[in-house]
Amino acid sequence: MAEQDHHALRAHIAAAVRAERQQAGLSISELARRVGIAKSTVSQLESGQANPSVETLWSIASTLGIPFARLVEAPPRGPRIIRAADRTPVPSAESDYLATLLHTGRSSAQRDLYVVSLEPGEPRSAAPHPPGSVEHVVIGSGRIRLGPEDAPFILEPGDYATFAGDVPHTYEALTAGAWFALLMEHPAGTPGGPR
Amino acid sequence: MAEQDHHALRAHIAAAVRAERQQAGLSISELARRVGIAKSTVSQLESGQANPSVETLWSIASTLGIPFARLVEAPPRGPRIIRAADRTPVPSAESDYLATLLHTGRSSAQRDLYVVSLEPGEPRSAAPHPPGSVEHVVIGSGRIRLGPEDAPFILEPGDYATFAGDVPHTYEALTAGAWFALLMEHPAGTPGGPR
DNA sequence: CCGGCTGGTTCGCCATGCCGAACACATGGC
DNA sequence: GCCATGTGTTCGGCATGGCGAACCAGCCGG
Repeated sequence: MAEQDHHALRAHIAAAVRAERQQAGLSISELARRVGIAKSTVSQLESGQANPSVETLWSIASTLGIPFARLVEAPPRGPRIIRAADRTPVPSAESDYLATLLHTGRSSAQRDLYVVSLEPGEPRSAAPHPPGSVEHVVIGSGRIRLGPEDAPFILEPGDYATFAGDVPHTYEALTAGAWFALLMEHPAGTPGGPR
Repeated sequence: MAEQDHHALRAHIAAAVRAERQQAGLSISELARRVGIAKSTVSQLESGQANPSVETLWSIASTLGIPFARLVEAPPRGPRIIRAADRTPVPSAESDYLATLLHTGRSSAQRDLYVVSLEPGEPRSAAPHPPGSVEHVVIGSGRIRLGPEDAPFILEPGDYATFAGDVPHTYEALTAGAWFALLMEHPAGTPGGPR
């Protein structure tokens, strides 16, 4: 493998560790303490001067609670295509069983699946996610107004919505005890989270 | 990190490199030649005695033309349950807003997101999906018994479960008006659907 | 002022990852 | 038979990853 590829890999690892560490709100010293390694190791790794062993990097990923690949693999370059699927109910052989296809797709994007609980109060404005981020939402309980800040929609249990996560968007519970399942897709290597 | 975790990681890497190398029809000597490393390095790595550097392993993955993660991380395949009461919320700046990460991943797999509604009756047995299929379920309403046919679990609203979809599995509503959100992952190019 | 804690960087030391060489074995051609 | 080429394993040597220590800076309390 070419030396410049190794150079790029080291730089990516350095940037990814730093980003994930800061996303988790940890200092170099605290991360090192939690992982059980020397803080000088973390420091040198984040400087891009290191070719760490797999075990060291695995330990860091585990402590940060993220997939190992997120620290290592470079973000995909070039245009990314997600096919929009028609919302066609899948016929089933029995009437007590009905499946509705909401979304289908295939990409190398990072995917995070959450349950988000919220109570009535001020609308929650979320900062835009990295470019290319998309959110898919299925309401579990309660009435919830959510979506792009300039045009949110009101959803009820069982409703599905998808919208771009890279523009300002909002979540607001209109009833108590509201929650929804959130599938968040964002480019690999970038931080996630509903925020 | 515990030593046994390192031990398991080394064993996994060793087995994965060997399997992928053989799948590609290469000898240790030929793989080493193509990667540009010593064949003794490959040999020792496949013996499970090595803690390779990231660059070495990255070079091997690149030469084999596979995602790096495949050499390092095994996809979780065993059934997993997170009940609504056991979720660990991600701290947010405001107390009316909690998000729980249930699953995260990245692959080139096809992904289908459904809402599945069902009523009490005979348990619905689903045929195994293509090898590598995984199902993620979040219960929206009702009590539902689902999962691998030999060991299904009973879930309630807000509960999350994941299990392999390439073995016989079942869905059964225990109360009326039950539904759940289903995220189904299966290898690209293969048919999907809850069936 | 001091001491204790935090933060991060740099340095020298030691164990180990990766190297090439040696070795044993197998196969095919002459 | 010999020779050339291939296979995989083991070994000793060297460069480097990870270590702890030293250093510097900042903050807080006595």
